[in-house]
Amino acid sequence: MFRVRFAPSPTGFLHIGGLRTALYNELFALHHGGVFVLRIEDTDRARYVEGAVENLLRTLAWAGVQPTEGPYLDEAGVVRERGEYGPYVQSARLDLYREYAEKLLASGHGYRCFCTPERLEEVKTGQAAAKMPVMYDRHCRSLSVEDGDARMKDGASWVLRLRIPDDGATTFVDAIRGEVSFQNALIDDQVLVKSDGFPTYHLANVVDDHLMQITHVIRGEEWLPSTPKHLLLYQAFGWEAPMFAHLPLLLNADRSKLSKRQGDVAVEDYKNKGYLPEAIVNFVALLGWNPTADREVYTKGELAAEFALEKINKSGAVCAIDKLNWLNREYLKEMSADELVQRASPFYVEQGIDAPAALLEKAVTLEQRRVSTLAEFPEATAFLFTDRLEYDPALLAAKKSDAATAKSRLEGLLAFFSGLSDESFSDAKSLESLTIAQVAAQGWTNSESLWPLRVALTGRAMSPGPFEVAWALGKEKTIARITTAIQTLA
RNA sequence: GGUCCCAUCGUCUAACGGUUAGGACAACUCCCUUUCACGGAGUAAAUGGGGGUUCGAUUCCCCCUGGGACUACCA
Repeated sequence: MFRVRFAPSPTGFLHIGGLRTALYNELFALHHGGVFVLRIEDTDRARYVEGAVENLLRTLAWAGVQPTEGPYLDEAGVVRERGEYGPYVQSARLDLYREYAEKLLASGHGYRCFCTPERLEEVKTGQAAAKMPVMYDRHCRSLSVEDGDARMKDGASWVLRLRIPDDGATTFVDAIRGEVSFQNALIDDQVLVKSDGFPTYHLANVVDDHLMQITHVIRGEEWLPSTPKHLLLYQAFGWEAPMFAHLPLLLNADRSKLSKRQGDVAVEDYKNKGYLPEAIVNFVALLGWNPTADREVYTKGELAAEFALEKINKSGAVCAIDKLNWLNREYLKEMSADELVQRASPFYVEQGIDAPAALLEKAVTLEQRRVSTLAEFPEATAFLFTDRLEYDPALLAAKKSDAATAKSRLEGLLAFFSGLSDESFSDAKSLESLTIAQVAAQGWTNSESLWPLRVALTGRAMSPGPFEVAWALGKEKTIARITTAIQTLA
């Protein structure tokens, strides 16, 4: 049974790269019928952010990424846990890390270091100046446990470091990159327990992955350089190490690691901008991997069916919004009007538009193929929800026409529409053919009549067509707007 | 500086060592058309450089160059 995990630290929001990592873990578990564990890595008290765990869980749930084990939000929004390997929040596992740290100290794989930050700083600057590798000089390595005990009794502050072998190399096979090797002499004696008694990522991570029986560690490439330290830790404990798969990084347009500075990185930002979770999942899934040669739109089930670590790219992928916009449109196009209303409603409410569902349904139908995101709906359809349109008289006349013609055509159309039944407005297509026939019969041109009509109904230079809008407005409002437009031209 | 990773159109990517190097987004052109879109049809656009191996390298090996990550008592 394969077991994988996503182990974010709750620092405030879910990063788009984090979402992809979570998704790949989920896809892997889904593909192999394995277990997908969520674990919260909150061993750094300094970075603790109130509510971050709830926010993380909420965002994951919104994106449709569902861990099978670990913390989750119940219906009341309270954090609960499921699974046999808990607790799944590292701050609740401190005793465990202490226990394993002691084992390391006892076995000699770990040693106490009493070096002060000032001394460490000095060593570092000295090495940098001499163009030497910058790393801990292993000053406290030779200190006996007894000496250490004595200094502890004096109240000296200390950390636990990992004793890295002096020679040899640590080599492993990465599922994505193949064989990777590091000279032990160049690996730093990693701090495992901080002076505040909290474990660092490295210790907690290895202990938890082992205890939770993780078989595959699928994580970002930024962890590749610390993997030998983790491997050495597994060895020190006498444990079997999991398989590692280091995912290519998500990049800014300038190919640096994706950062907040250069655009949106929080999944929540995308949500607020009106992107659909299906589109985002589809989008990030294809950043670094493609199941086939000529297809772009996939459901999660289809992604899971095709998922294979070996097919993941090695190089970083620029996270470019253009394709997301397109994907989002693709999903929007396929959506029913009903569903669209449901999804877009929050964005209307946010803009202070509180309209009956029937009208909202017409509104989203008008713009379904014109907007890229849900957030664009309210602005794009605002003309439907106002009682009084402001007209720019100059806009009412079509390009090669003039105000007098516009006025006369509008008057003609007003008379024509007044003679139509209410039902005539219930179908845009037939209203169109009726009107076009009338325009032709009168010897008018389409542009000199339909442009003013459309502007009269929307007040805009760019908008959906006049008949769709008339359909959405209904006969009464259509007539009212044309009347107002004519007055504007008078 | 050191260690490690990476390298196909602008971007995301496809290509058992044998393809006119394919697709998608974006761009551009044309068609449709009452505006904007949608839709349709096209155009342009890539294997970083140099050595090998091979009958044949995008593909395998080496070097260079370039980019990136890491180099915390953060994860």
